[in-house]
Amino acid sequence: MPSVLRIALPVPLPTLFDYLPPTAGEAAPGSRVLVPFGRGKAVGVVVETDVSTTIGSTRLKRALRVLDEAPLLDPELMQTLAWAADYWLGAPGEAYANALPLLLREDKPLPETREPIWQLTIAGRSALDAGSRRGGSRALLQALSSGSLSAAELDVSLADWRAAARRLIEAGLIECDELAPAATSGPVTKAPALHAEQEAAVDAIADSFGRFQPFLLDGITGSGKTEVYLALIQRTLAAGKQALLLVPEIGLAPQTVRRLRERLGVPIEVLHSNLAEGERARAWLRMRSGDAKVVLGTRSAVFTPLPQAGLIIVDEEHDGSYKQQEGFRYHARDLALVRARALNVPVVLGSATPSLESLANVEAGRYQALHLRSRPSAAHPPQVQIVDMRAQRLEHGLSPALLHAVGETVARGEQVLVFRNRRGYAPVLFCHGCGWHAECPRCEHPLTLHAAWRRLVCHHCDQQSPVPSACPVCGSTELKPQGQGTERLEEALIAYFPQIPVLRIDRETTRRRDAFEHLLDNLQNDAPAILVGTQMLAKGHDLPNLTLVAIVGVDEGLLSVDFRAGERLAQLVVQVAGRAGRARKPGRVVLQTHHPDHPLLRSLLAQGYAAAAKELLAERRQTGLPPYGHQVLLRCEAHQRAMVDAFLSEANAALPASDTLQIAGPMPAPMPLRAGRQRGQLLIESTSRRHLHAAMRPWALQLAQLPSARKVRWSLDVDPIDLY
DNA sequence: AGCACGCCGACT
DNA sequence: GTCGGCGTGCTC
Repeated sequence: MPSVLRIALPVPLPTLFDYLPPTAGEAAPGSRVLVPFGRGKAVGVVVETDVSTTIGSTRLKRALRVLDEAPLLDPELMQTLAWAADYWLGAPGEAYANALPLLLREDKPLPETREPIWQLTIAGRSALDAGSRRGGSRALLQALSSGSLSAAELDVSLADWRAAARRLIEAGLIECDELAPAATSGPVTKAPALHAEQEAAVDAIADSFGRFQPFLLDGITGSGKTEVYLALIQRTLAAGKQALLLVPEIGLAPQTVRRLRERLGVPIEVLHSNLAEGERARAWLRMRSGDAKVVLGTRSAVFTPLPQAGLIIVDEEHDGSYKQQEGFRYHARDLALVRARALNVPVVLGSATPSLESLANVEAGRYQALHLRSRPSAAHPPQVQIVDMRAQRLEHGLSPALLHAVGETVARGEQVLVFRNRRGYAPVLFCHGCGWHAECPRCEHPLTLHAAWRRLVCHHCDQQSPVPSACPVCGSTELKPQGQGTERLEEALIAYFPQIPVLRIDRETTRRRDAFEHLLDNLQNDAPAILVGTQMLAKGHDLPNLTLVAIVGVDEGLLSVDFRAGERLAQLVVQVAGRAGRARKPGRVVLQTHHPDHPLLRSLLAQGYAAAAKELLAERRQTGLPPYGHQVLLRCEAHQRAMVDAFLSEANAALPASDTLQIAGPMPAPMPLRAGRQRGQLLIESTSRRHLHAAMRPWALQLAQLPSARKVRWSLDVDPIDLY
């Protein structure tokens, strides 16, 4: 029996593939190889060598070439990826594909890791002095006037510099050079003194350097979690080790990167989805080589190699964006824990509103909790006032009490944030004549009216249609927008406060990259202003003169069927409320609701997040829901309902009989129709993770074999975070 | 997922 | 007569 390689290939199949080793070069586990696959070629990762294969010698092909002299993925990553594919029931090949930047999944030599830098030529300097260029080119010349800058630095300061760089290189006004990464470090700003709680947290975590220990850093907004991270990263660097800092998608603002660079004085590698592929690959490789010591990134950065690992931090660990919602459905926070264990390093989960999962882990003694309860920067925690909306009929959804508070605040020269979790003008367009409302034909959900675009938009499938001038059923022209979105609130606030600038911040107004930054930059000067916006406003960005937060319409979260809705609502309210009074001025929160007596709101507002979370956890324990029970969700969609039903019932029949598994369904998904597709699901629950996984592994393989599986789109979601 | 093969409609 | 629709099947 010749030695055979087992290789992961980037296809969504539940198998690895066996190949004969290439004629030259050593293919060790973790190395990339080019192999013939189907009619073409593919780049795969060697998972195992010298395996005994069941593939017949006529089908067994020979790998063409080893791409790496030394394995690109180290044993720790290989082990973690194998574990992850198994745990989340993913295709092994997809786990490996997720771990490698796109550029490293191609049959190309590794990119140069030295960072390109741009600088002015002599001609460029005279052009700058002469002021001969305009717009982006001029801005770039100016940015380079005091010295050369790297791509990463330019990304921070200039939005659209690449186009300008191309023009200027062509004109011979700037040139591109390459520099070793260590040379890109800038000036270091001094750290502020830590207060006692921060100090205690840093000491506790630093005491665990060199061994696995999870920490939950539970710190209210404004309590200075970031300073704790910075101090810990500094200590990690001092020990010659590497640090990984994960942030939610929305949290990776240029502001964050700048702050880290300035404070740590070492290059910070940044990994997020908007980054050019070359940059991603370079950052990844620099961490792998140990040239770079700190990486800051979103979900997929959890796969960065850490040969000198010292510390892993997951900021805002409760954030849903850590869970990948398609393809390989891993959870970056959970994977961070697994890696920390394998690497023997402490892992810090930070949040002002910890997930119930993490709180349960503290309760079980698996995580050590550290609390930051004081707000060094603020005199008092914000005062919360509930406005009872029952019996109030308001055209624009803003109560007199709320408007009064807004008026008072801006009159004092301070800023206001009005939070509404709905984009657009109104979530429903309703006919006064007959009760008809505009509905998306592909989703059977109400269409949102966007007044500025004069369109009806489906927020589930993005389909747009013109606004009808008359009701298609009764012909009435009395079509009324019902409910309030951010656009309508903006309009109302402009009408009420014409002399105050009103800034709307949601997906529409922040379409352009960096638009968010630009909008908020205008507010840094502390002039009175009113911000209206969605989720996006819930985190980041210190606005020291923001003293009032008005929360309008979070009632949907109180009524939802999703068992996690309460947790999410509590987190959202606390995160948004935390925007108020971050500097010396006291903050105030006004919450409008039709359910002022709802127990969740009551405990949240009277006793805070910790108490509310405790009650939610007690409920979960009683009902056997996560984190006390474990779930796997089989989702399915197809154009015809019959196909969905057929697949799900076959899948259901294929489940092993077991009294440790509870099955719910097959049933329609909470949204039974979306973008024209019929959707259904089957939920498998168990109090025993072990039993659940033991049953799911063979089942997942069986599902792929079902004839009905080929007529639908299906996926398995382990630990789903929502049931949509 | 890609990619090709394969058998039925509107075009040069 | 062919270009092309996407159903079906395979990838070591």
